[in-house]
Amino acid sequence: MIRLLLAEDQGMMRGALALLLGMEHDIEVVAQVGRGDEIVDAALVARPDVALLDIELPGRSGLDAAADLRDEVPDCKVLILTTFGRPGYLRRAMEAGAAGFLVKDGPVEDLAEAVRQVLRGETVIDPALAAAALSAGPNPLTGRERDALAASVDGATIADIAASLHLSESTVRNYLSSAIGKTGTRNRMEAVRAARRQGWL
Amino acid sequence: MIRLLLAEDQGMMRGALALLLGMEHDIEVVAQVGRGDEIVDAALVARPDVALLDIELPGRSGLDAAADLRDEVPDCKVLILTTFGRPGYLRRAMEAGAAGFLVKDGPVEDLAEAVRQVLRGETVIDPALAAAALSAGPNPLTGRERDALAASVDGATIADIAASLHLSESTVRNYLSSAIGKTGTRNRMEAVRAARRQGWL
DNA sequence: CGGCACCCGGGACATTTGTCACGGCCAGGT
DNA sequence: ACCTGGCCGTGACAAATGTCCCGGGTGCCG
Repeated sequence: MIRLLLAEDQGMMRGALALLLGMEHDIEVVAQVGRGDEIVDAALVARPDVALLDIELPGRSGLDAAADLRDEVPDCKVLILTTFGRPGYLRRAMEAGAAGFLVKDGPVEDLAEAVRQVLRGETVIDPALAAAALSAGPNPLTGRERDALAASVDGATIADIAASLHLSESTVRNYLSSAIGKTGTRNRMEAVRAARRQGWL
Repeated sequence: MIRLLLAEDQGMMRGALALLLGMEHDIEVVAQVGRGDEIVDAALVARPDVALLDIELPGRSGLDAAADLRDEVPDCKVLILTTFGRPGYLRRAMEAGAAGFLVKDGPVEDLAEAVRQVLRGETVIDPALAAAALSAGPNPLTGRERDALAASVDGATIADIAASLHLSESTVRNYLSSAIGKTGTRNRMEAVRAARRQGWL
């Protein structure tokens, strides 16, 4: 019996997946969580063989949680399941020690099979996505550029960002300008979108 | 036997829902589509009793499709299923003649029951959401304000928006300024976010 | 040690954005 | 006939944003 942990914030999706996977004769869903910061605790209790993690979760990113699991529950294989096949996500997932990366398009039938594959030690990745991730290259943004960009997603002004990062306004402007240049865009909003699309957030 | 049409763009979600609903003894999924502009055609062929529609679909919004169905397949009840419980969405769904409005949080078990309820002629709406929709009041934005705001979502400049709407730059500025005022925000980006959160897009 | 990249900041400048006051046009309702 | 509200535009102005150039500090690597 494969013991499975399921982390997904959308209640209906989580319930549906749990039911479907539970119907497989060799899979047992031993834990379900709706928040990223509950993953490690649940895994320590339930001792799953495989963790199926969404990326965009409240509390803690599924990618961060994957890294945590590698350290604290190393026997547990991690399978990332996400809406967006962003190259940067795939890259980060691999760096966090994930054994597989699936997007929520594509048929449900693949899911159970993917679980079995990672448990056999295989790595499962959509080939087209892998190619995109390689051709895209690594994240060119420095840490602070990323911070500044991330702090500006919800329409914050330079002053807001400077305050939240404890920086001077001049510094923030420089970081943003640099990020805009590196993304090849014309303003903050475009830069944010471009960075998000690449999974650089 | 309840004949059901399912419109949902995320392949995995669509497949999971189809399987789950198909397992109900009194429900039969007679059509599945992944695009909004395929809904009416599919309904004309499959003649479903209930259409379960996501809102954010490629091609055509599920809300628009709901209005189309009311005209072209009036016997078909419409049940909206969406990720975001925005007040404006609920309002528009009701105006489009929807018989129910569900959010993708909350348990899967409710789903089949909601289908049966709308078929009995009942209206199913989350009570908390209904309250929010009423307290929020109607959309205060005029048509052109909405257009200008919608055209600025992906970081377009004033010049871009003016070109895409065939307007003068001054006019666009005035609309945006007005929209910013009505949303009580400080700039375009915040206004877009606020309008989206309300379902005013 | 000398580069190099990242971090942090200042100053000056052009451009963009947001605001305000003001026109005119047209449709609707009183 | 008048008023109201949406639509479209202009001009002027202050504020925010983006760019460029400059400085200094740190730590890492060859």
